[in-house]
Amino acid sequence: MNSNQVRTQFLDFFKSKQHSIVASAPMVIKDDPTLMFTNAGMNQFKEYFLGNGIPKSNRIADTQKCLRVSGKHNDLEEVGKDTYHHTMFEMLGNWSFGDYFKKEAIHWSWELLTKVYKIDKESLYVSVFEGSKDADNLSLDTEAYDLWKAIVPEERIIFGNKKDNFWEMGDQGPCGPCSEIHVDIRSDEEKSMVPGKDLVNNDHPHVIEIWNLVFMQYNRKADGSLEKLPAQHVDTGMGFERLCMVLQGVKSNYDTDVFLPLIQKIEKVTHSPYGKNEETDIAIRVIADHVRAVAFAITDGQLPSNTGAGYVIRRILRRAIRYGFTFLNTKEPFIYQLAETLSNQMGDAFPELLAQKNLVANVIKEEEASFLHTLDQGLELLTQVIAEAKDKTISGKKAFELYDTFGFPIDLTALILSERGYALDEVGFHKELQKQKARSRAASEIATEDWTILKEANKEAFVGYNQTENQVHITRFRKVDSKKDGQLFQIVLNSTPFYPEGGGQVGDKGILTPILSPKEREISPSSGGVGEDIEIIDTKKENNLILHFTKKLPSNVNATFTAKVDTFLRNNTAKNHSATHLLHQALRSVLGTHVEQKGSLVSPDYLRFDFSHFAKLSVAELQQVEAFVNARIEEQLPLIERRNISYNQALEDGAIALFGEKYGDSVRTIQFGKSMELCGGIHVNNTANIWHFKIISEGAIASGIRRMEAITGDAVKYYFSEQENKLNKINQALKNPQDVIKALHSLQDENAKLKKQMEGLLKDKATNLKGELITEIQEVNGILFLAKEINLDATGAKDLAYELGNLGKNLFLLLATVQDDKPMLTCYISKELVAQKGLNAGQVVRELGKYIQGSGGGQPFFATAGGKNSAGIPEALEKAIDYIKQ
RNA sequence: GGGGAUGUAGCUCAGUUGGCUAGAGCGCUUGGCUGGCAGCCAAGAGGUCGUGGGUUCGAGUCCCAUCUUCUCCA
Repeated sequence: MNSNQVRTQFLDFFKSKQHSIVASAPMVIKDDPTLMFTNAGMNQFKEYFLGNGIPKSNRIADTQKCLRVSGKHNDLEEVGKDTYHHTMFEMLGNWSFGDYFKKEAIHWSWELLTKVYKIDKESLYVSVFEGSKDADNLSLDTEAYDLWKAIVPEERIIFGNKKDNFWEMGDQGPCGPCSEIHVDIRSDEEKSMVPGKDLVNNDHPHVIEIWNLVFMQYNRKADGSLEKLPAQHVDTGMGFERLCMVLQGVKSNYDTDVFLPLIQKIEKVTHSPYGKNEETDIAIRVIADHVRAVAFAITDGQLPSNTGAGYVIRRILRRAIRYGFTFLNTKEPFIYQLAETLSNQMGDAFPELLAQKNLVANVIKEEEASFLHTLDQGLELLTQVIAEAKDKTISGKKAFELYDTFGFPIDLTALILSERGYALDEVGFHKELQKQKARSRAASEIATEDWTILKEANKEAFVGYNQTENQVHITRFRKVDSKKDGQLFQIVLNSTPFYPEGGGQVGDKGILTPILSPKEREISPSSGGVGEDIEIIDTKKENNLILHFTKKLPSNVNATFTAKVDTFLRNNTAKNHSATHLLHQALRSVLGTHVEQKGSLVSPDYLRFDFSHFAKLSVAELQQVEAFVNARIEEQLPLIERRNISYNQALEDGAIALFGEKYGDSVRTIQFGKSMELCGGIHVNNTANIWHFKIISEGAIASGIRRMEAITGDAVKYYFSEQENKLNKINQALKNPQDVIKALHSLQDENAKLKKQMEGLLKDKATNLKGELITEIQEVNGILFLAKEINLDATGAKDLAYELGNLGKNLFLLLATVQDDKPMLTCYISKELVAQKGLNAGQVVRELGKYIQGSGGGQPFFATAGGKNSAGIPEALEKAIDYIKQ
């Protein structure tokens, strides 16, 4: 059974049990500050378990793309070394939200594994939670045990402790016991030697957990206690790659058809056979695994970068490049060629791979090239370090510098050092790394306090599409302390007109004004019935809650408030957002439909739009794009907004959905003429409100990705008036010529001409002066001597001194100049004289400098000194001869 | 967000404790030589030393700010 069939059968099975099948959520998470990537199947349903949202169906099944790069068993550095750990993997899952519970979950899992997938019952083991004697004092999960006992012989039921069989989402929230299904795929011979039961949960590569059924029946409260949930949920997860391994009768995930095509392609491209040598095999597994993670991340809109989630992706890709470089001897980009293999293989299940095949390849290729360059530079630096080493050990500090500053991987450093007979101080290296980590942590520490819950509200209603002002009350708040922003409060309201940051659009700002009670009004009659305004400085979404950020709390948090959005900012933002849609349409119309939105920022000041395209836009194209958008503005297209239409209906109607965005089943579409997009943002009622659209910049941000910045509305007026101002000033400066450009050119020409003339004149002057000075040179004790004040600047004096210095080998020259009332002495002594007589120009200017109240220095044959008192020049010149008199 | 590095000729880079009039290789222009595989020789053009302040007699070099790019950590 091939992997595509395995996946389909899973989904079909649960469809037949009345589950609705949903698409995988994006692997890259955008609106949860606590999580960068989806790391478990339940992530996209978190809000349902927390009670912040209601699922469209209480039975759901899906396959979820997940990414894990850290954690107990999933350190990135371990992936590839064994045959069963991965960065990116698929998690098959079925879910019940307050619907069915243990009985169905257990029966169905058994039915699917043994009847549909036909796994030998004899090789399966199941575990149940044994209870705990700690503060929670939980008893054995008898319900699960009895259910299993009816279908599985007792000797294959295992009791698991809290660590293995009690699942918690975090410190707080829904949790409960779980039942795991393990499978033993060892040979009969091995089985006869050690019973499988003894190997369950013991990290044996062939006795493995394949399915975890979590029964959420408790809520962990902030004080650590457990309470029973009113509604009970089921959350299951089955590792897809492992399942394929079991069903395909192989002993390694990498031997399944999930990975084989990639491995074969790597073998072909790098001429390295798989299965012949352990080091090569590890490298091939690393590359096969990592390219999947990177490709899926890119299709979700996450490009490799040097911060945040993008940095994680970069690290994964670079690890793959490094393994290829070291163990497969690849010195040129090659991983990008796997993008095609991967999209052929998984494109049916994940259409985003097919659609963005070229982009994925381009981005990977670019990253490979740049990292290979980094490696090259690092190699050179390392060679230098080795050459300078005093003994056979390279300090951890030095190695860390290579790693930290130049990005040269530490394991490569260690490898090369050992090859050349040097040792690496690894302890020192890790010390430095720890220091760096501590520094970063200290700089970004955030202390989040518990929520203070004032009123239990079902769900916070967003009313901002219809109004910008609303009467509200606070349902909960908490304090957040960070080094960066200081102390802030997050406030949740029962209903809010404030748009939370999302879909590229920044969060609303505004104020919260308490409405005073009659009693409070009595105390403070001058208030006019309103209390002190609280400024809302930002609005963000977290787990479907809308958080309003303030610097302080209202004095009475239980009051009723008027929540008022800053409409000036909001209106400008709306213009930019609508213009973003028109720009998207324009780009697809002018450049082609390969243009995909790759990122977007919509703020009150400007809009930024990243999109996939392979080349720099020509001036003509930019003008076309601008003209297209402005034509739509002139057409005065009214906003056609549809709320709560089904996702599929929206797509059928022709709405553009974005890869890497998470959409519910019920979506909102925004249409202006022929531009229709799925969007939750704020828009103008008519394109005419945008007034005008102007592109400010266009450039590349990654291979195949370009960024455009533009402005609308009043910002365009300011822009043009500023340009006009500049032009006016230029005109004025040029005395209002008829043709500025012509005037400017002639000015430039003239300037060049004058410069040349000037150079000539200066040369003449210097020659004249030189000639003049030559005649004044005296011979004293066989030394050519001159001390004179001249009318030149510092560089002129220097030039002249060198010129004269070229005349002979026994010159002693002291020149005095005055610039801006500041006297300066320049002394030149031929090198031969310096050597013969032990003269030193530096000493000369320092000593003579005192006459002009100055100081100075230089080299023995040439030195300068500056001072304050130009009246002292004659005396200084007079004394100069003393140096050569003896 | 924090740390480190980086920016010098069209390109790749040197430039010492601040002090020869800022250099090299490649490329470019011109002239000459030559039976090639990076032809050779000679001459030449090309630089706001990222930007803005400061210290100093003197700053590519030191200090402060700022921007670019790279890199590590979060």
